[in-house]
Order: sequence, then C-alpha cells, then structure tokens
Amino acid sequence: MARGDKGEGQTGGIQSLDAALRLLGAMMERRGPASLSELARECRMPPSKVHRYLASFQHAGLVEQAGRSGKYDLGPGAVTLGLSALARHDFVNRASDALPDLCTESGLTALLSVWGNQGATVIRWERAASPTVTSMGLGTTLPLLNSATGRAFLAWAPPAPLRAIREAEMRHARKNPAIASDLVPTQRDIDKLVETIRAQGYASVEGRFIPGLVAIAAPILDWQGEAQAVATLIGTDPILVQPGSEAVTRLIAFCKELSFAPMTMADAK
Amino acid sequence: MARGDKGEGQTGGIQSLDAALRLLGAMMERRGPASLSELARECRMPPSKVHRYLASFQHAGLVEQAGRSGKYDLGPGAVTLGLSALARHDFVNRASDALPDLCTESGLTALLSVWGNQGATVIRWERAASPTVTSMGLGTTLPLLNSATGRAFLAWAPPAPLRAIREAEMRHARKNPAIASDLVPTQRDIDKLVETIRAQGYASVEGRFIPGLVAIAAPILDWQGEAQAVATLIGTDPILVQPGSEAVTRLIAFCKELSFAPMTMADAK
DNA sequence: AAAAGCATTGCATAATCTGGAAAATAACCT
DNA sequence: AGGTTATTTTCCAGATTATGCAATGCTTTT
Repeated sequence: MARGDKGEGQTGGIQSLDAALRLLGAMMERRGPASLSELARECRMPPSKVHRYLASFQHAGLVEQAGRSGKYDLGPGAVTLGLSALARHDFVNRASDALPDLCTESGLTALLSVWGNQGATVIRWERAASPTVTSMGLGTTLPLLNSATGRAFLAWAPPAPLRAIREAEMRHARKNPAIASDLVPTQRDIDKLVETIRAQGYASVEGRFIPGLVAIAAPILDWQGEAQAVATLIGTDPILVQPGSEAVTRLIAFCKELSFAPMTMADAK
Repeated sequence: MARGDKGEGQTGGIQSLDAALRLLGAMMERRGPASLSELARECRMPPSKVHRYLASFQHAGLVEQAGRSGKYDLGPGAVTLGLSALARHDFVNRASDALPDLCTESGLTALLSVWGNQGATVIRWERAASPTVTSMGLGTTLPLLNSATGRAFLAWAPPAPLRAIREAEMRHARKNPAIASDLVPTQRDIDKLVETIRAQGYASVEGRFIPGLVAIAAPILDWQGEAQAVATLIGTDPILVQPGSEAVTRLIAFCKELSFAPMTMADAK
C-alpha cells in the first residue's frame, strides 16, 4: 500500500498538502469558528496533526484564532486570496469600475454580489444619497428567496450550487410563513416565480427583506447564460420596481453591457 | 539539525505546508496566470517541487490550469474560500455582537454607527450604568463636523459620499460660528483636522455636540482601508479624551480587533 | 525539420511528518 | 476558592514521505 499506488486519491501531489487542504475545506464548510477538537473529529485526524496544520495556516494568515478562546476561523489572508482570485475574472473588475456610475446616475444605492457557498455575498457596495440599509455591510450574505439579489441568482444561476441553500430556506420559510409574504414555499410556486422573473428580466422585492425598502436586481451573465454576478439597486420608492421605470431600465442596461464578455476564444496564443 | 531550532521561521507548523503557502502567496501577487518555471524561480524552489504542490492545489480547486498551455492561475476554489471568509468578517454584525463587551469593560456608553444617506447613523446602542444621555436613539444621525463619531467618518470614510453633507455643514457652520468652537469651517482647517485625527488614531469632542459630555470615536476598517463603521464611547469625564487613557486604549483595541488586518500571506526567506 | 524550452514523472536518500502521550493551559463544577 | 475535567500545545522516536536530480514526453520556436 505504498509507492506506485495510483488507485485513488493520488493526485500526483503531496499527501500532507492534500490533508491540509481537506482541513481547510472543512473549515470553509462551517458557518463560523471551530475548535481544534471539532475539526480533528470532522477530518478524522489526530488533534496534534490538525494543530500543526493550523499553525502553518495561521502563519500564512489564512486562518486566525478568534479572541483568545482558542477557536479557529478563516482569516484575512483568505479574504485577500479570494479577492485576488475574483479579480482574475474580467467581469468583476469591469462591474466594479462601472458600479459608481450606476449609483450616481440612478441616485440609488448599488451593490454587486457573487454566489459563494454560503449564499449571495456582497462584494461591492456603493452608497448613494438615498435610503441606505443600516444593518448590512460588505460580506453580508443575502437570503435566496426573500431578497431581490437572491432571487436573481435563483432565476439565472446554475441550479446545482443553489440547491442546498434553497432547500434550507424553504424549510425555514415553512416554519415562519410570515417572512415571505408573496411566496408559498413550494417547488411549484418557486418555479413559477423563476419564470416570471426571467420573463421580466429582473427580480424585485418590496420591503420583504428589509421593511420600507424596495430593491431590484438583474444578472450579469457569462457566455453560457448563467449568472456570474448580480447587480442590485436599493431604494424606498415603490415606483422603482415597476417594469419600465427609469431605475429598471438603467439596471438592465448596466447588466447587459457587462454580460458575456466580448472576449474571443483566440486567446490561445 | 533543524530539530529544536526555533531560531527563525519556525512556526510550529509544517514545513512543506509553509512552502506551499509561500507558493500560493506568490501566485496571489501576480495579476494573472503564471508558468511553472516562473513560479519556481520566484519562490526559489525546484520546478518539480512546485509542480507537485500545484497538483495538490489543483486537486483542491484552489488552482487551475489555463487552457492546456500549462499556465497556472488561482481557481474557483480560491474564490469560494475567500467568500466564506468574507461572510465571517461581516464587520457590522461582528461589531454589534462585541459592543456589549466594550460597554461593560469600559463602563461607558458605547454606540456603533454606519454611514447612511443622511450622515452618521446610530445602529446599536449599549448603555452604561452611569450617565445619561439625551434624547438620542437608534437611527439618530450625528453631525459630521461636531461629533466624535462624525469626525471619525470624516477621517476614514471614502470622501465621495460625505461631500454633500460636509458642504452643507460647512455652510451652516459659517452662519452659526458658535456651534463649532474648535473648528474654523474652511477646507484647509478641515484637512488639518483630518490629519490630526488620523495621526491620533481616534477622534474626540468635548461637550461640543452635547454640552457636558465627551466622546471618543474610532473606525472599523474594511479591506480597502475605509471605515465600514465607527465605534464611539461617551462619558462625562474630560480625562477620557486624553491620548493614552484607558478608554482610548480600549476603544482602539476594540476597533483594531474588528478591523480587517491587512494582508501579507508571504514573508520572504 | 531540428532544436530548444518547458512541464511532467522516476527514483534513492534522508529529511520530514506522523501520532501517541506528556505537559501546559483553560474551563468547569461543587 | 479548590479540585477536576476537558481542552490545546509540545515532545519524541520511528518510518513514511517529501525532496532534488535527471530522464522523458510535449509543445513551441528558428
């Protein structure tokens, strides 16, 4: 069971690194900080091993120890790494650059989100002289069913990555029916909602996620027609969500401009 | 030879992992894809070593190979990892959770604000036993020039969203010079004030906004170095605002803890 | 077409990681 | 507070595992 065993799992790489990355993956799956022993149990590794891996990750900034309690969590380096990786994709840069314009032209708060494994994650945030949400910041994850942003992902993102969160939110919605007042949490109703959103070209909510606020969201599509990111406008005037309103027009134009990057396949050289 | 050597670089972790993470750091610093040999040269490692590390990273999804030509770049897994980390560094929520501690430790009233459309907006409010305060509540907006909170935004928030309010307050201050006793409302003086605040690390006022009260405020910074939120301590004793006072120390530690500690995955050698 | 560059893979050596257990630390309960 | 449990962290010998050199395929250049 040793040397030339290419049976499985053999990546041609380094075993200890593979193990370390499994550990990192386990940390990623968790919602928050985890203790050493929890991680050790979850990865089926001896605690001493996990500890040494964590020490190296910590040294690199990928992991940090939350406030003296000895719990470990993903650190700033992980954010930096992710943003670097994100910056490799043109559409993110172009969208980020253009977002301020959208904000000033529409006079509304604009934000840009991408799909992470915890849901729709806000990566850019452009505040306008219009109603601003107070309890949200960069890095906030938005709900899939009850936010305009989430619904845009629901309608245009590939279904597979969404499924886990979609099901979780459906369960949650069944228990607290008050939350989603315009949505019966059944698969059928969701399909119908998706169809409506697609036909409209944008998603919207009125005061559902945050009372008193309305929002519209549209996708930035890649060459396969899947949402790579979602741009959202937030305001207070219910007029906003009306089809054909100035904000809707601007938002859709913005997203269309940024969709399917005009790159040629001939980047082979 | 290298056994008990704690002399340098020894993290208590795993050497091969440290090397691998140095490699990852090198990839991060590059703007785009890099060839194996380039990375090998840059990290001072033999190409074969780099190749095997990359194989493991690739297997984990952190790295991918661009179009068969053998160039390596950060992959989708890196984005996912970063977004997970981002979601945990939701500044506003973390700060909200920690605010009660700041309050009890300092024995002062603590509040947390973000920049809203109408100015610095109070979103959380933790009362101390002792003194208290006026008719302020959640959602109150604080002045930009005459409150410690506002001045912290002035010094650390991106200038664009502040401009409208700054100009309005400057106009107003010129008409009612009595209000801002320590500030001549000219652009030059404001620049000077900002500089002082930045150097100090916190902003303060003594009885300016509310007679008889003193306050100190420091920013919670995001990864762009911009203020995502501001934490403020309010008391009656003028000692508070002195540099080096216990309250100042606590407040700055609090904000530093919650701010995004910038960077650097790789340190040389 | 030949050559040069580059990524990829074997292989023996020894350096490195491993994992159990002890030491240090923190948390917990009475 | 004291005593006790449950963590996290460090230590150590052994052997698995990473390492670097050199050889092999590929692709690209002249």
